[in-house]
Amino acid sequence: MQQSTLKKLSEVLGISISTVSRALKDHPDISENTKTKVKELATALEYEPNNYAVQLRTRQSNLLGILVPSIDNFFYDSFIAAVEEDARLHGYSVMIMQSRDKAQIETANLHLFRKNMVMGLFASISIETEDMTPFRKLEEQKIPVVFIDRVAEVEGYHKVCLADAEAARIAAEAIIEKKKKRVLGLFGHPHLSITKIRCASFKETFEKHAPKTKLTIDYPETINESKRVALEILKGKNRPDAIFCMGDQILIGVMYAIHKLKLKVPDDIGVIGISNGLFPTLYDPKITYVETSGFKLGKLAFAQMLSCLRNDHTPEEVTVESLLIEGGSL
Amino acid sequence: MQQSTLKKLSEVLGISISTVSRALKDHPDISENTKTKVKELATALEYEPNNYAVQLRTRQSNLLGILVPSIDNFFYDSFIAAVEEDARLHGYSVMIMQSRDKAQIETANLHLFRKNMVMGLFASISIETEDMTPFRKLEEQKIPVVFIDRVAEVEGYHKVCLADAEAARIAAEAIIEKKKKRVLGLFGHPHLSITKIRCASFKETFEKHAPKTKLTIDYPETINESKRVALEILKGKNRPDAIFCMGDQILIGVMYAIHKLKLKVPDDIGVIGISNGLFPTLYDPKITYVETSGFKLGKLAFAQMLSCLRNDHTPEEVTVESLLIEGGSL
DNA sequence: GGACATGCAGCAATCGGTTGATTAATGATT
DNA sequence: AATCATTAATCAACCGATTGCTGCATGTCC
Repeated sequence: MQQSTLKKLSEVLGISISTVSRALKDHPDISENTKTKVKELATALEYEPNNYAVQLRTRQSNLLGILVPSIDNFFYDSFIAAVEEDARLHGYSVMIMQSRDKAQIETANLHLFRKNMVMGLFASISIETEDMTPFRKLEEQKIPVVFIDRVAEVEGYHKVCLADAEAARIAAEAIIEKKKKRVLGLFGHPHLSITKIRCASFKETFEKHAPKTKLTIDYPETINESKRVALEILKGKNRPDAIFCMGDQILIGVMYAIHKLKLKVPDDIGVIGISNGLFPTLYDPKITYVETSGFKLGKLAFAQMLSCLRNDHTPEEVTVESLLIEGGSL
Repeated sequence: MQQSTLKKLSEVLGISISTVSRALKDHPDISENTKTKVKELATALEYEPNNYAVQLRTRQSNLLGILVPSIDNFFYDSFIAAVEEDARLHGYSVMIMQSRDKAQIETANLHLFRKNMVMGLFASISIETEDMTPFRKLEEQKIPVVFIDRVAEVEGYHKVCLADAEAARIAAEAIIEKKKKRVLGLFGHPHLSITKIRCASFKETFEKHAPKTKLTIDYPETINESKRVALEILKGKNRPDAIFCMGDQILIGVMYAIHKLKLKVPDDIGVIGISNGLFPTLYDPKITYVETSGFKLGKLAFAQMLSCLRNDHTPEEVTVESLLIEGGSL
């Protein structure tokens, strides 16, 4: 681990450490002559500034944190991919942590982020999160937090969300357009604001444009629950003629049930979901879905973060627009 | 960002910085009396040692690097989850980077790892990787590298692999037991050692136990290629009666083709794969697969890393055993 | 009472950079 | 020749924690 340091460079060239430091930074005080000499030696010796020393002195870590419930999830994956890409382009490194939907792990991770002095944090809160003080601690230290996707239901934070209401509305409208009469809407954890918003918008759209539709709502939280709920309801009488799935997990469970019961999509039953894009394309016919791009979300969130880092931006809520991708399942 | 520091503590208590530092570390030179006073104040003021200062002084970053081709992949996800869990328990932080299967990004990331002074690295090499010097640079700096899954075909490295040959053999044996006559084997990128090993073992098993089997081999690299290849071959005459899919991507493509052609699994065609576990369970009947657990791999790799970090362990190759999970598709 | 061991705490250098203040050298001005 | 501006490089303090060495009290023993 024989790193070359400013000291080593300065000794070789017989000049002072500070001159070397400034030469490498193109400081106007240093002559062109010296600059080129220093730079040449620096590349020759593969000089790399010691991150920890720089951070200690400047208090600039160039580190951004990402906190998500879990990374084994295509939505967050594409989000992370987008952020990481932009971060690298802007000279930031990224530290990723998972809360696993436990408030306790979330708090521990926030602590680690602080300890590592991230300059900003992207966070999607866990299902359990009720107390926002651990997040506030970051803000107290002037570390901007940009909430994404699953955001806190509190004012005064930077938030970048999917157009949740819009996405649910688009899905509802698509169902209405197909003149479906008995609709099953499956949503995620009822505690999350994202669920509440989508569910409310979904119901509202039906009330407004097709009040006679028979709407059944349920909240399965896992693939298995979704499977069970779907099987139960699809086996019952007055089977729905369309199912809306709020997320991939639910969709997977529903499709399993549909195959199990040997129902034909879309003739026996129409299916529509909200998804990042992979899973709906695995089925035949492909599932019609409202796209919620983690990638776009990441790009937008990063832009938001940059403006936070530059000036003390006022809290703002931004949304990623939704798009209906027709797949033939409705 | 008003962190409390040793200096602040020392000023409050009216003792020197070094005494505070030693008190917090239970150094024998310090009296119990002082120790308790210091510790109380430390917790009261939420003192946290500054990571960067500690690292600068001690050259211990307690950071581990993980380099994988991509994180949007259930196998690597579960691997990362396992490593992260163990790392946290042992007081390490984890820095994750993706090579996106580009040698250039891989090298850039390795550079970042060095810059951040990771104490050890887990790496799954990219498809493009031919030159191992960027990895060697880490080893030169005494940073242990544990290769996982997609390992270098070179001696002298720590490697933790799936039992690739074994997994392919188990799959082949399962196919043979079902007395299938015309088998299509689909493998991944032919450049990777993992592909070569699995393919060789697969063929070998047939030659040994069922030499009369008609074996067709292909190497689709993406979902779409897999879809195309499967459609083409399944539409041809002398349709295979069993398909082996080396990975999830291939399986997804194959299943799409099978549904498209309205073939019945397992009556018209048997399917078996190698997988981490999620995708095979999405279909009905569930796909029979040889389990290759990213989670177990992670646990094993971390253990290996720990022993590397402790003593200068001799290079060693470890494998995760494989397990056949019957799903009804063969 | 003097020599010595022991307990407890402080001094100061160090890790590798950064940066404001300062010095030295050169040339221009009067 | 003395003064001043300009350029180019050095000095030295600093970020926060660690650690070898030193120094001061006490207490003990002969």
